[in-house]
Amino acid sequence: MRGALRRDELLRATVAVIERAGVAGVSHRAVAAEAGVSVASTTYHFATLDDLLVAALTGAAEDLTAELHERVTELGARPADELARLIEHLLVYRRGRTLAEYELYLQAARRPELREAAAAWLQPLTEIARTFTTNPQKASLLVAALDGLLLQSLVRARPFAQADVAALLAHLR
Amino acid sequence: MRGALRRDELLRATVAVIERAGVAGVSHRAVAAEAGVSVASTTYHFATLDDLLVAALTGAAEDLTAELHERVTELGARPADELARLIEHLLVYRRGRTLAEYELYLQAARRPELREAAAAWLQPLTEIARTFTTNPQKASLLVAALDGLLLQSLVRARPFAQADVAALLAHLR
DNA sequence: AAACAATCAGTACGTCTGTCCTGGTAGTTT
DNA sequence: AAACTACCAGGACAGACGTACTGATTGTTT
Repeated sequence: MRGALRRDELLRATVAVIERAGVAGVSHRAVAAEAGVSVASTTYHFATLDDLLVAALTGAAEDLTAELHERVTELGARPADELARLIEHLLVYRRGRTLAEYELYLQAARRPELREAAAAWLQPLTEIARTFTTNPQKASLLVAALDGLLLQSLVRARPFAQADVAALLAHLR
Repeated sequence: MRGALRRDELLRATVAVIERAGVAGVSHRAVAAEAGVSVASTTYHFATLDDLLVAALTGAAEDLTAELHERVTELGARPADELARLIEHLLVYRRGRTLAEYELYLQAARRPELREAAAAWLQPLTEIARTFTTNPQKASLLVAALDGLLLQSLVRARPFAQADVAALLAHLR
């Protein structure tokens, strides 16, 4: 069972490769080089590339869920401002990671086996939205808007101003 | 100049390949096979794969802009319902195409030369939002929400119910 | 300590890839 | 009609790819 560490390291390396080169850049060799191991080690733990991508997606979804869940509890008296700060965090200090997550997320549109993991992605967002507004329709709208704001910011490579985001979100209380 | 037709056909074939196999499935050979021409014909018009992808993205953005612009004028007395109908159209009758557009859109996050074309993508959406509400902040929020709703629907492979979407959007008037 | 299974380094094979090169063909220009 | 140019078919090349195979190594079990 000593291989579990190696396995986790390979998943970490996979996400690192995606951050740098996108999902298209993922290959057994690229991941092995990133992790500093041999190709055989990657094919041993993940026989096919598909296995590797699926494991990377589900792992990343779990990580994000855990991280966001932690931040939910910190949402206090000024949730719009704090949400805006969270968005900026995801777009600036974790831009590569966030972009990788969106690429993996979009993969789920083509791979039914990823759909469950992708759905899990929205759960912490929904949780955040629920603390923001009690109206369930507004909460759904907020989740969609957060998704769209993140996506647009990634593409324009320039995050919106924090204050503007906060003002925007305030419309959905 | 007779090659212009062939060039357009190659771009159409490229989008068709993306619909079927994603951006990752695009290769000179796959596009040539889809268009029923030789590989040399694709490399003649688009020397590198990058050229092909960039041209496909900008072309798709122009197509969508033209199409959505047409639909803007049709938005009448019940814009929420009609927006919901438009969303369903993009997700059901044009699902493959919409998915391809999102894949290309996300490419822009990594390729600065695509950023302009990607930005053009949002323009018709913004236009639609402006006819929906006069408040510019709500309009921005609506564009983001539309983006998020489309993305989420693509991933869950099941569009939201039209009536629910209409009810959601009504909150942003 | 001996047998075992998990783990991985090294290597190999067939396939697909991007891109280039050599011609040939068919419209255009002079 | 002759020269020219745009276009594209066919094939070639080196490289990267997924994946399978062969042994070594190393921790675990008996």
